[in-house]
Amino acid sequence: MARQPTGEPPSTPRARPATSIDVARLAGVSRATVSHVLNGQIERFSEDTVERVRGAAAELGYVRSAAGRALVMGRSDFIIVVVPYATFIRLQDVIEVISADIEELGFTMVVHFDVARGRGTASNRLQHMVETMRPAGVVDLGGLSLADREAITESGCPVLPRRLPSAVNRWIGTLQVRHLHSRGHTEIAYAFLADARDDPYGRGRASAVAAFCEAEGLAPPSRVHVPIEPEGARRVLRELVQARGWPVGIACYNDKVALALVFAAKGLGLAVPADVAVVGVEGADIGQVVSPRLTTVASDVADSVRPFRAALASAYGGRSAADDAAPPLDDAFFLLLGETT
Amino acid sequence: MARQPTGEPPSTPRARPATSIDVARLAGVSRATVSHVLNGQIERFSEDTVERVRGAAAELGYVRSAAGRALVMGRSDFIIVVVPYATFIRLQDVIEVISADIEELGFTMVVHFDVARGRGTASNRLQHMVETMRPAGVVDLGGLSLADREAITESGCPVLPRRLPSAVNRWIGTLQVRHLHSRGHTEIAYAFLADARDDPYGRGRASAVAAFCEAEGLAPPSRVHVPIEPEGARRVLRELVQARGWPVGIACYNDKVALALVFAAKGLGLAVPADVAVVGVEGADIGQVVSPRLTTVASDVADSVRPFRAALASAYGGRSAADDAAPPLDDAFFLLLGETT
DNA sequence: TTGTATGCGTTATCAA
DNA sequence: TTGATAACGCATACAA
Repeated sequence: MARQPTGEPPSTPRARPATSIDVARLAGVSRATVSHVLNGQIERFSEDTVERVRGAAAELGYVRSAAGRALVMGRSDFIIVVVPYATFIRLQDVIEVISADIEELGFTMVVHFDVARGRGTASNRLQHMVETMRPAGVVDLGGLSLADREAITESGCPVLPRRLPSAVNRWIGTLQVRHLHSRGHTEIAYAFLADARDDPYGRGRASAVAAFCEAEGLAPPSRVHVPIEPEGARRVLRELVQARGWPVGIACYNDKVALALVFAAKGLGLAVPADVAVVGVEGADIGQVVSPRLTTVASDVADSVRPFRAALASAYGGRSAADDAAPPLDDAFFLLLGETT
Repeated sequence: MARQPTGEPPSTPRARPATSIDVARLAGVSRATVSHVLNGQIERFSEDTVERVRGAAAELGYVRSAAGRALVMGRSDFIIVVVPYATFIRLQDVIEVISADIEELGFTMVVHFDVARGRGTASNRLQHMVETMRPAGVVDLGGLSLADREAITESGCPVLPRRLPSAVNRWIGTLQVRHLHSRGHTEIAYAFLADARDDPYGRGRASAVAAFCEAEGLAPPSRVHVPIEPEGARRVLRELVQARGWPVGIACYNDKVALALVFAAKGLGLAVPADVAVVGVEGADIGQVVSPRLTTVASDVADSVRPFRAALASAYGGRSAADDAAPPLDDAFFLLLGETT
């Protein structure tokens, strides 16, 4: 359990940061005036007053305290972005874009990693965070369960986007299996990453693959868990081929899994793509630089982030909610043809 | 510039979260007693009182408001972990470990991505965050410049670890070039990732490589920037070989760069490792699953995180500062022998 | 052992 | 157009 913060923090040189009362004194006005001016309600004040206040604030390096502000507002200006416990190669790009939007709206982005730490509910850490810091919102990158989302909403904090983002993963899985099917494959498998303990993305994609198979009258896809090391990957592939024969088409959780299987196939003397066809996800540059070049579901970062941007804008920026309703999944993710199917 | 938060947030169902005064009322004590008990100063209260207070708090689902607390304490219970603008494959693992430590100490971890957004100082976003949320500390994963650190410290927030973590990158670069040299290479190059705009890690490693070359009387290393796509990588390698002849030994920023060069060499008809030897960094599983297996500087996450854990413990947990003083770099990073040198 | 009073920095309401 | 003043929720020195 969390203890109270204890021990002495390292020495803290500077004395006391400037407060609004300091600014008020220097500008020769009241604290209320300072607050008003700095919050942009300048129409009601004389040109001169506004200038003096701004000058004083700048001179003192005054910054509004998040604490004081949050206390009186009932909620803070933070927006928590929740990163799921899943492999997330383009994370830094995605964060960069969302961060820019959040700051554009005047909020401060804070990132929370939803590490599934073994036992217990995955995200009571997040729940606690929401309750203590009372953020203006939570942005769900896709790892939150319905229960998680409800708990957070229940404690008075909106979760964005409104819809469960799991549709994205269903779409990705569908793209993969549809492509394999179009290449004539009838024996289908889904390959999870072995070490991911409770991967929310993988589950969604695998079930989409299963749904497609059922709809097309194919046998249910095998589910295998691929470790990213040579022998392990070979073992998994060998077992799969024994069970399903070949050719077999494998939709992989990501490009890493796909590459592991490609090289495992070589090790087993199986031909790619003739005997074993694999399709990854990510369009990671790494998959395109090796040979054979990987067939994969690629995504445009800007496009795939659009639903989040739209949700933010419609929730806080006053834009219409229409953007949120119809995110163009088809543009965001597309099949990148390589040499492994 | 950042605007004021504006627009209506989505509906917020629940009314008002419980405050300490609610708890006090339910327990039949004063607010002060609640505060004392919940802060662990229970020695001075009767068994019965403590029980009642805790029971009431639990019943109401009371959580101390970060805002109120921060306001009166002068600083919040947040600790900001700063992720540098650099490729960071094991990020999620590293975060997980540090997060556990931070929470163990009773603080709340918040992650900040130091995106170098083009123009201007890289991290005035961070500076602003420090000033508004007044965190208990900032954990620097290695991307902060001396000036950044000073600015933060100046505004009253300790930065950990105390020492610049750049020693880690120097050590990594040294491991790489020392290995190449031990293989007989005298023509050395350092390969940056092309797209990284201002990579703090890469700079440190490259300068370590240069220093080694100078110390050993070798020609200064060439510096090349490798894009992760086939033609680009081939072009860079071709130019390098024209300039330095072969065999040439290349210390790469990471495994991705190394792989790009390995396959580029194949495309140019150069032999690996005879003509072109590459050594990566990360020990990324992906490098070990392809063929040829990559030679690389691998790291043990637990070991490489140790300096940060120690710094946290010594700053806030009261443990001795000795741990911080001598982080065992030699254990944390080691050369993983593959087939590319 | 417990309660009272005060202040932290900000915003909002209302009076001037 | 501007300025008092009252919350907001919490922690703590001090009084009881």
